[in-house]
Amino acid sequence: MNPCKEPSKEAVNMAEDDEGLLLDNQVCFALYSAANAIVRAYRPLLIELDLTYLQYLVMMVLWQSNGINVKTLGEKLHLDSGTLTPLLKRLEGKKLVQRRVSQRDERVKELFLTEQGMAVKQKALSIPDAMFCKMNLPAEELMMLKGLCEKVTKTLA
Amino acid sequence: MNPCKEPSKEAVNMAEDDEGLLLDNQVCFALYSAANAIVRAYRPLLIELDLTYLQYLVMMVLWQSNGINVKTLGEKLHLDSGTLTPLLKRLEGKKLVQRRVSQRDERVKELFLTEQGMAVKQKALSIPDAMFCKMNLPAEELMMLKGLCEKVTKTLA
DNA sequence: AACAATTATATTGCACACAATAAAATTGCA
DNA sequence: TGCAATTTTATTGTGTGCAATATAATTGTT
Repeated sequence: MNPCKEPSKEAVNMAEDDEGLLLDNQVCFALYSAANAIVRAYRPLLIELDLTYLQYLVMMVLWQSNGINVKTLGEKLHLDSGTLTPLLKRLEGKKLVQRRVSQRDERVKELFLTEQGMAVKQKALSIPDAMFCKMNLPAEELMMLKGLCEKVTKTLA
Repeated sequence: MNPCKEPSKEAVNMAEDDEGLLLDNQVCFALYSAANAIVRAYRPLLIELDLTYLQYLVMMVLWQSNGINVKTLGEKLHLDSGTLTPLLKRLEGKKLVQRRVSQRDERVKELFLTEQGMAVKQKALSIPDAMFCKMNLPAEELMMLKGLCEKVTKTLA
């Protein structure tokens, strides 16, 4: 990471006396709070699929790349096995996913969609639109938001 | 909420066939992932204060508005008592906060900083700068990110 | 005044997020 | 070849986030 320059007085997280400790000046809190709001907003949309938001994300990854292993899944989602293993167990319990020991390395678990898991994709096709409606932001702003969030994630990785 | 118009083909969350189900097209995932990254990034900074990120947020609110009740705290943080009550109990256990029954309404708990809770603020003064350094984004982008996140939270509320 | 409706907080149960640790498997090195 | 080092996933423990529910207190209505 680049050496960190003296923050300018106009920076939103600056510490001028204790202004940096005001909740309303916290970009991090805004982001954190928005993320919670998003997970909440997905909930009613995902009831029909019987998936939580994170399960939905996992399914999306598998629809795109069936057969990947837990490590790769974790890398794509920036999550570790403490989170993924129980979740995958639950998806397996729902008969949407199968975890198989890899033939070339017995430590590795490969994740495969079941027929049922593949079929759920049809029901999921309407979710992105529905969520787009809920957010009610212009596409340009959404793309900007996406880009900035990706920067944050990459920088803090 | 406004009636939702037909999403344009350029929308990032559009469902053109199954493009809407690609992880990389998900602004919501970008936001969710960035929020996780932020909480992770705060962790080492908050060790010295012996606070988690959410506890730090609560303390910030109380440093700003000592004596508020649980409902108001929840409104400011967009969190409910399921989350706050155990957390406040832990802060009380750490002798940073006291929960007192309100005189005018016995259902209401008012939250007061202890001397120790007030003193922690000094140690916290360096956190915003440190986090700003970590994020390594120009202030303009941070402010834009903050504004967009606030829009999301407000819209989805 | 009596009681229904609402409110504030707490509790219960479940899913997630992650640090620390464990166990087994694989890789790297002498 | 043997063993140390590393890797992959799972487990353990703790804290968070929220829906559903509970309990007590307060407000609203008749």
